[in-house]
Amino acid sequence: MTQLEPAGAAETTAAETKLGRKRDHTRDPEILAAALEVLAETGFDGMTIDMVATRAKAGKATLYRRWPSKNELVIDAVACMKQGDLDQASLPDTGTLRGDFVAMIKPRSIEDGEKKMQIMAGLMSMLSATPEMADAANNAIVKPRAAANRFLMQRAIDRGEISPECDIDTLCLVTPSMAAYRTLIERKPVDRDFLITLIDGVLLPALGLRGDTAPAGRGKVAPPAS
Amino acid sequence: MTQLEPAGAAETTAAETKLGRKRDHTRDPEILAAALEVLAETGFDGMTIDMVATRAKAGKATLYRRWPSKNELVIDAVACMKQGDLDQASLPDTGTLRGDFVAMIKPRSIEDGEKKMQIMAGLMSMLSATPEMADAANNAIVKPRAAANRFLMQRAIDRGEISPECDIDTLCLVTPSMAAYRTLIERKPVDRDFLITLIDGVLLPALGLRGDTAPAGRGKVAPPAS
DNA sequence: AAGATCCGGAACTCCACAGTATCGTATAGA
DNA sequence: TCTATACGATACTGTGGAGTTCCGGATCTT
Repeated sequence: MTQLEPAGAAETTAAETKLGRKRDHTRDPEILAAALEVLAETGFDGMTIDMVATRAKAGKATLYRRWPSKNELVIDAVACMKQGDLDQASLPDTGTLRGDFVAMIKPRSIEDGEKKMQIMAGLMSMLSATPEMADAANNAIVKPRAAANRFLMQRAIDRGEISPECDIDTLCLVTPSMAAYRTLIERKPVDRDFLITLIDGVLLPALGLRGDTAPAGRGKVAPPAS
Repeated sequence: MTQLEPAGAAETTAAETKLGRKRDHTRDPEILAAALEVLAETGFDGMTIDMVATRAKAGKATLYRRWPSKNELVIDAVACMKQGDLDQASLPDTGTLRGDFVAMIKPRSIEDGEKKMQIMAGLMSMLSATPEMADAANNAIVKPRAAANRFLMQRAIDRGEISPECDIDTLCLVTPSMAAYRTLIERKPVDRDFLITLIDGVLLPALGLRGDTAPAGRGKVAPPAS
């Protein structure tokens, strides 16, 4: 991508020899965060470099000293996006799969997801034209959540709660996909009720847990719905 | 939306009295079709009125005589989008739910779906800013397919194949949502294998049909995976 | 201290596109 | 035939944003 000066008689690396004030790299994260905010609010095409610079209290020239173009700035911003608390270590472990899924529903997590979806919507228009952007978005937004779901389900397989025949690679994408549709196209909130509906109406039944013909008790959430 | 001349002393409707060459309304569908093509290829922001006019072999002024702005042209194009063959009358009826789902996988249908997804991607950037566009896209692209799925599942309930407790209102959105994710973000093809995986790995298990612990035979598609 | 480079800020160039106006031509009604 | 309008084509205007350049001031190295 960036081949560095193959020139002949440079003393060291020519990058070592630089004089003057050093670039303040502590500002990079602030600028990238500002870019993500504007991106979520206006979308990629509505977003201007001036907006980002103003929001970050920086000069437009400063941004262009660090990123060669708007495209690269946005790709970097998405790629450097910090995950929520989706590390395996911080995932819940309640003993049952349903308990784990429900424990993942936290206001913090919902809010985080909504913002990520706004960012995804803003990026959507350029995903077709810029595959590297599609990869960055997928890696930063969807994959971590899918991996968390897969981890919980694999653990349920390991302890014998669900069958190892289950297609968890497909099922771990159900929640992210349907939450995206609900946010981006239906424009309805991805709230606790919706997520519980997904867990009890799709995920657990597909894994062979409850949901099947519901013997008697109040095991179901939704009423017969006229 | 369009209030017509409340003027006082018009002979008839004043729209009747018009002289000269009449507008050729047979061209409207061609222009809207051209708009959809360009939209799918370049996205809303990359699309220019000139592109649409050129593609439709029409003058730019002609487009502006019929639609007041680019926004309204696109909204109209999406709203007037013709459905594929998703009428209840033309849906398959094989006697089993799996048979019906599989019978809906046709090259024609897949191709149609891919194009609609491209259109959806192109619209995504303006969905937040223009709710009426979000509704138009939802009604034209996703809802018909969800309705077809719901119809097939309701029929399976009626004939006793699956339990009436199943949350078919949620489940009918699984395929459209996950196909959208696969096309738009993962950029993988929504082919027959993928759709079969959804049917056998998510939908049917969630409805209480097969998929559960697979007694013995080679009922599963994927091997145990290392 | 001196020179080099960074900073935020603002003015600037350049270009693409939405929307308008004008042209010669084609087609409708009177 | 005459007039009014729609047509495709092309030229034009206005605006907005990407990317560049310049400035005075700050910060680093030597």
